[in-house]
Amino acid sequence: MNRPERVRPETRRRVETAIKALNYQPNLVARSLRRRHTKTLGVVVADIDDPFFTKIVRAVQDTCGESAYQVIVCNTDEDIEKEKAAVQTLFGTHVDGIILAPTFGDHRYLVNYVRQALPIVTINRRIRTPRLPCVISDNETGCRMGMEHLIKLGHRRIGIITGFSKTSTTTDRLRGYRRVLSAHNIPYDARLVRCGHLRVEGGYEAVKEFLGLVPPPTAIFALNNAMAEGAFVALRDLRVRCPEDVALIGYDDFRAACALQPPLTVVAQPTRAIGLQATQLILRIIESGRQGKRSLILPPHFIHRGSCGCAVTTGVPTQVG
Amino acid sequence: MNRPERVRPETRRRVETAIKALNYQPNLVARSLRRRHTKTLGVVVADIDDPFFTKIVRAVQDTCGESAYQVIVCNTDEDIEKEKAAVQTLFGTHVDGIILAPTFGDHRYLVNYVRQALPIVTINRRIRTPRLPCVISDNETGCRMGMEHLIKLGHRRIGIITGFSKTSTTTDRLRGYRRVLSAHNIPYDARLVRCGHLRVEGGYEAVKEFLGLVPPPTAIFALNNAMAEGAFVALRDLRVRCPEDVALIGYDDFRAACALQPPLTVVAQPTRAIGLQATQLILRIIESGRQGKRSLILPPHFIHRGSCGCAVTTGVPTQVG
DNA sequence: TTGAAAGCGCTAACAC
DNA sequence: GTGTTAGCGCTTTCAA
Repeated sequence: MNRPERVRPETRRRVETAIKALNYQPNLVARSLRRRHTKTLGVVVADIDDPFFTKIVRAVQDTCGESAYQVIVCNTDEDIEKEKAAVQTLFGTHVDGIILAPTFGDHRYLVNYVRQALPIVTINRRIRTPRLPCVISDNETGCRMGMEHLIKLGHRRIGIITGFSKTSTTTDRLRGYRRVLSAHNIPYDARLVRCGHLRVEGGYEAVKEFLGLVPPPTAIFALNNAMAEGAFVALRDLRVRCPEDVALIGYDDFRAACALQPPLTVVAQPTRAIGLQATQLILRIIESGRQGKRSLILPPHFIHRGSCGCAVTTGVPTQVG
Repeated sequence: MNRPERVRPETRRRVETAIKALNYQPNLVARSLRRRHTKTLGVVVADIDDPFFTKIVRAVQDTCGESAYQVIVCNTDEDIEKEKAAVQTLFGTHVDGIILAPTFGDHRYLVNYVRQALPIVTINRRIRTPRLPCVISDNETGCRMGMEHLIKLGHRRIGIITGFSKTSTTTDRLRGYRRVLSAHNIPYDARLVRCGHLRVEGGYEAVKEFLGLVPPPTAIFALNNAMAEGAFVALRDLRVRCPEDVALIGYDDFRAACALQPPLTVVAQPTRAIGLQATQLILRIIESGRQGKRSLILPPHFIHRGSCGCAVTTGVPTQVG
């Protein structure tokens, strides 16, 4: 039945009618037990309610669909213990592989799994130990794009609102920030760097602090969508005009970015491509049986809108996935 | 091992150390085969990239976590064929039950599954055949809340942008719309009802059409978050002041609603409660072995913000789940 | 080309 | 209280 070519056409036809007649559906659980794979993938992200991750998950699902894989999604809420639990449960139920967006924290617990040759691909952030294939976007370049743009518009005091300081995303972007600064002979001022914990409230508070400085920054770069939103609202509440008094750029695009006034300029990560490539990569690892080595670094896009102060786009919102 | 109370303490301890020593992990696939259940749930929604569904899925996942169930999410993109395929695959891989947000279309194919006593609970929309337990919010009341509010503010020409016309959500809300109208002796004008297909672009186009009418409506009610966003942008592009010239209310809350200017007034569905209740309901059905009968209708919340024209809230964004 | 048999890892039932 | 066994439904191997 699983190799129809090796069977006499007539027998084959008989079997097929029998299948129809009995409304036979193979028991996939039994098949999994026997074949020792489940055709399902685990995806572990911080929060499926974050549009950044949601778009990646959607891309993973779409790509899996083509290969008849299922996907199970788990949330970590940036808690390494929840991450451990999720990975454990997932491999416990024998997913064939995991796409993991690592929380900040110590990932050495993963060596157990890689030793057992269980396929894991990371996305969004790199981790040091163990060394795993990963699919991310070029965060240093992304940050440089935003910074260069602001500097070109004349800004020299630029506040930056970061995520958790020990993650590769933050360090890569911060490196971009500092390099652009020094390339333009602008001194680094630690007071212009604030951690917003990737949350709306964090962005809001950071802006309040920035505007208490003398002199305050004339531009702000918020390193994820939630913090950009918080920053945006803070400017409004503080009655600081954007972009006239303070320009604002966000990292990661989101649907409502175009509906804000001014529309939010952002550096967008290629979420669809990340999901797609990560899936293809892990599927290749699973199906070849060999641990992958190669990682992928995808380019970010700069999306000009109004909040940086150089152009105002209107019309039906568009979004880069 | 699965019934530790029936075993001598000493033996038990020996077993436990052996488990540790061998790093034994039970094979859940074999267990599923034997116990004839998989401890996983399927969730079928239109699009996991829609914040409305994402919040529900998140609530389902959280509730499942407490009961050690896993969840597999599938997207239908409002395509009944994709829905059929998803349900088929899901039950094919032996999920123990499915939480289904039905697309619009004919759901009679589901009778096969209910006949096999496979547990299904619907959310968001009711379907006629087969009759299934369902968890929704009170859409007629929700729509009435928005309408009454607008009418109290003096509006008498109110445009409404609907989703797909044959769904229970749309018909329930439209019933609310008409009833409020007639309660206030306002004639029904079919030109003030437009389908926006639940999409940003649909909301945008509907507003453009509304504003071509003479006289145009003085208020608009967009029946989901995406269309509300499109409507909002259209007003801006058309240089119609909101709320002074045209008031706007949306259905379903979303994070950026507070960041818009004016902040968007919405009728919010209790997405967390929907996910939670649907999960508890299906878990009860699965674990009792009896088909559930009861459905749940949860109350919506009205969230006053600026776009209706009566109050402007600012501060750190808040959101009702 | 077809049919028969063994076994994946677990658990439920039953004998000890 | 403990040990043994059969069998969940499939696939793979080997014999006919």
